[in-house]
Amino acid sequence: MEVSTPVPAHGGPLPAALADGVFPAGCPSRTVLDHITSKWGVLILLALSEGGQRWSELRRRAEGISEKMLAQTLKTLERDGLVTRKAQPVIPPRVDYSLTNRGYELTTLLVPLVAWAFENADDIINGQR
Amino acid sequence: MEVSTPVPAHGGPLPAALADGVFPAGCPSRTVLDHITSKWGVLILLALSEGGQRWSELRRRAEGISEKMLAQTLKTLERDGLVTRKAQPVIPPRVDYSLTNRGYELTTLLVPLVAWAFENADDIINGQR
DNA sequence: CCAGTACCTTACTTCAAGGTGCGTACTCTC
DNA sequence: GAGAGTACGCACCTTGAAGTAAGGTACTGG
Repeated sequence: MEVSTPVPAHGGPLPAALADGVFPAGCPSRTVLDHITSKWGVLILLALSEGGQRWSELRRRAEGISEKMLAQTLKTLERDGLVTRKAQPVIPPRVDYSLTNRGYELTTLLVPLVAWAFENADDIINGQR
Repeated sequence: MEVSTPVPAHGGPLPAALADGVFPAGCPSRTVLDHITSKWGVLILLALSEGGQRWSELRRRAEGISEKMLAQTLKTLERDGLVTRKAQPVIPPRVDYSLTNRGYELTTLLVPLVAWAFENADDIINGQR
């Protein structure tokens, strides 16, 4: 059924450093990967991929997130240069979050992955084969 | 700089259920997403995207993983129908792991993401605008 | 006969991710 | 004048994911 040969399965665009095989333990890419594949990170990026939104809107989209986690996740993504925060000093506080160019680039790759997970989720969980 | 309008930023293939905005809290896709975006899950899938490999090989590629985590991760991915396990009853035990069709499909989407993370990692960590 | 390899399993422990709840400063509505 | 909405910050506490350590088997090589 499946190939068992150690031949690259596809002409994938693996960077050279990865094609070596090992994924270095202490390297920055591990950290970045942890940020963008974190439980809430994915959902926030996904939500923002549909356009800039404010705090309360994001809370609703990422169903189940706590205020603490929302704040923390947004801060991490902001530090990573993936989202922009725009606070207006108006009477009821209003803050808008949106993707940076880099963040947008990322969601281009992230969205198909989530879409795939969404479509295959039922089949996977109801464990057949 | 960035759009702040709530208009979909790209003609992305968001499934209808996601375009609604909210990502249901208890739905299976959350679970699947957690599996494939888990710390070690990504690395194992990535390693296997280059072809079937055995236990000890995987240990080396996913630098820093413990035997316990390797076993656990592989078991989860197997249950999810993403990897196949082939044990040969030979004298020194030999077990080969490879991707299923579904797993292969997934890595097609996963590899570009990891590659992106790898390329942008330095810029992101050295935090500039 | 002791060491080593390959592939795990189980038990104990740690640590950080995440949850809960409270406070704030102001305004708008009932 | 009581309550609710907005966008947080802070502190405590729980839980589960992951690390550590050890054991087990079925051999082979020195």
